[in-house]
Amino acid sequence: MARSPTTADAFNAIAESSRRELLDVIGGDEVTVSELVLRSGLSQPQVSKHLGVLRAVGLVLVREEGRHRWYRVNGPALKPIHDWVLPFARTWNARLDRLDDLLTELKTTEKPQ
Amino acid sequence: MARSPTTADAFNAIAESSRRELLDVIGGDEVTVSELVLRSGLSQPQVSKHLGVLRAVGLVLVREEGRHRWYRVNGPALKPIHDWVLPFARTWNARLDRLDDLLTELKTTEKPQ
DNA sequence: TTGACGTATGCCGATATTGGCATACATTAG
DNA sequence: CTAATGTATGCCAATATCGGCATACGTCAA
Repeated sequence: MARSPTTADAFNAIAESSRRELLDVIGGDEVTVSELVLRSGLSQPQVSKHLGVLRAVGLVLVREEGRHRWYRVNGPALKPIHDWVLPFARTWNARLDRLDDLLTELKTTEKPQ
Repeated sequence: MARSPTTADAFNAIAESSRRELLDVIGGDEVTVSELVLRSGLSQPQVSKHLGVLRAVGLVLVREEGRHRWYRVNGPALKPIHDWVLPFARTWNARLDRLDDLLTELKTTEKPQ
């Protein structure tokens, strides 16, 4: 047997720092591959391959426009990771213990738009 | 070049689901290896090897007692992961946008022990 | 049509992993 | 002392990765 494929899930996909970096660079924007090559310093094939992995696990979404590909981060795909870490986060950040209460409270307090 | 070693950092270490499971099983307790073997269903050598990886990245701490090894989770070692995901979490959970304000507010409100 | 541009793929070598089984090591029981 | 218990390691085979370089493909410009 071997290690799980990087395309197995979000956990494996983000194990590679280059891919986390790409997600960081994309951020909340919609970016083109060549733009990512410039901003990341990685080679073009490298960027395309990493994007392929991120695409495979749904961490990025693409919009095709002519010969360009506009990539953007698909946040919710990271939810499993956030959900998995949260319980442990409570152990080092006591204030997170109150998070649930706070969110509930906030939900009640805030005005719907 | 090859994939980063699993012992490179917490991100790589938790990419393997068996290791996440072990961390979940340990939870907030202090558990013995044989205890983990029973609760996880993994073979003893497998558990020991995975624990070795988790130890290498500081995700677990051990206390030696005779021929027993008591393992416990070292929460803070997961902080880099939590920190990395948080910004993205805000994109799918709008309420997290207010988290900082809330924490600050709570900090002011709560009484020191 | 021909060529330039933007992306994705293919092939390669080097490397590290995972589970299984056997086994070594240290500690405690008889 | 000898055996049993609790853990860690070693070796193996199968697999998948990552970067580099070349190259294929589709689209738009002259």
